[in-house]
Amino acid sequence: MNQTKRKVKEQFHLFLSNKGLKGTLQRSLILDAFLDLDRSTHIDELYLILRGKHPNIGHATVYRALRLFASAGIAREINLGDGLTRYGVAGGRRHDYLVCNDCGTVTEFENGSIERYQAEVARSMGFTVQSLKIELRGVCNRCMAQAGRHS
Amino acid sequence: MNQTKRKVKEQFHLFLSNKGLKGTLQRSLILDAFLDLDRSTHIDELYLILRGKHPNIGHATVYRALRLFASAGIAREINLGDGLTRYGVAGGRRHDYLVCNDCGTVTEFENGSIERYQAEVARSMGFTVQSLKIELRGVCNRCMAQAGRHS
DNA sequence: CATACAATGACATTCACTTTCAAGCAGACA
DNA sequence: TGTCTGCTTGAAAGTGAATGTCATTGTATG
Ligand SMILES: [Mn+2]
Ligand SMILES: [Mn+2]
Ligand SMILES: [Zn+2]
Ligand SMILES: [Zn+2]
Repeated sequence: MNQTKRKVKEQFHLFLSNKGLKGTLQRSLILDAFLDLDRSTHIDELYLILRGKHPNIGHATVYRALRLFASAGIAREINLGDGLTRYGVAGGRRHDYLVCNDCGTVTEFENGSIERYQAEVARSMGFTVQSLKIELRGVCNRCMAQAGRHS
Repeated sequence: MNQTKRKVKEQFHLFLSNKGLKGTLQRSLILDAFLDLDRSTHIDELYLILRGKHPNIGHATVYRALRLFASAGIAREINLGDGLTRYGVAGGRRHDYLVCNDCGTVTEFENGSIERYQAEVARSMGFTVQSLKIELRGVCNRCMAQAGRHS
């Protein structure tokens, strides 16, 4: 268990205490699986991973845990309009997404200057910006290479 | 019925002919309601408006019609991650959204330079961009003014 | 017209997600 | 350590947007 992970788990424990909530085996297992993945994921992926080792864990519990992580500031909800809710680790402020239309891979990146400019445009329209999301859809280089090979 | 609307209806009629599909009273009524609104909307809003004058119109028919309009290039699907599919008139290439967290209003705008820059960043990561969506959430000036009045 | 087949609308179904509820468990306090 | 409160769990049922089914109706074309 690396340093970052230890810190997050501590942060979660503190969050629970402050809110009068309880630490449970399930929450610990789900948080471990989430942090160990180290990339954005959806609930079903986590659920299947967890069921492999802990067949008694409940579907609803995974949903509830991820929502809880989000409210604790540990996870970030990602909604890309495909009907699934994804979650990413909340460290940093990544909210720019490259979504491959071929393989579905989601790559996150950050670009501060574009955000500042974009927010400026919004302000000029009398809009107070609270959050910003940029979503690019296309073909990732891996899929592009594969397509070339088949032609 | 203004010039733009007449043109769109003609375009739709042509689309139907080319595909071997049929013009129906319902499709005409739904297209009228959609174009008359002249702002992005979700199916239920259209459905309620239509039910006022035409109580026999079906729920599924409105869904089917809007999907058809989209495939005809008349409507644009908008998905802002709240679980509802919105539709806007497809004229122009607006895909930048200001969403008010207070009143839910969706304002669309376009900003070509930001898009070109953003696409360049993506390309530099080996990603071939096919479409781009920018979503800013915050408070619109109307809601901001109201908040000020109450304080 | 007649005929072929697309479209409609009531209804059922899907799918991601949430809620319910009885049983279980965590943690505070004595 | 034991007790007690009430948070948590998991199975099952429910929710809500959207889509599929299918008998019936409507449309366009010859
Ligand atoms: Mn960013
Ligand atoms: Mn849904
Ligand atoms: Zn790909
Ligand atoms: Zn507003």
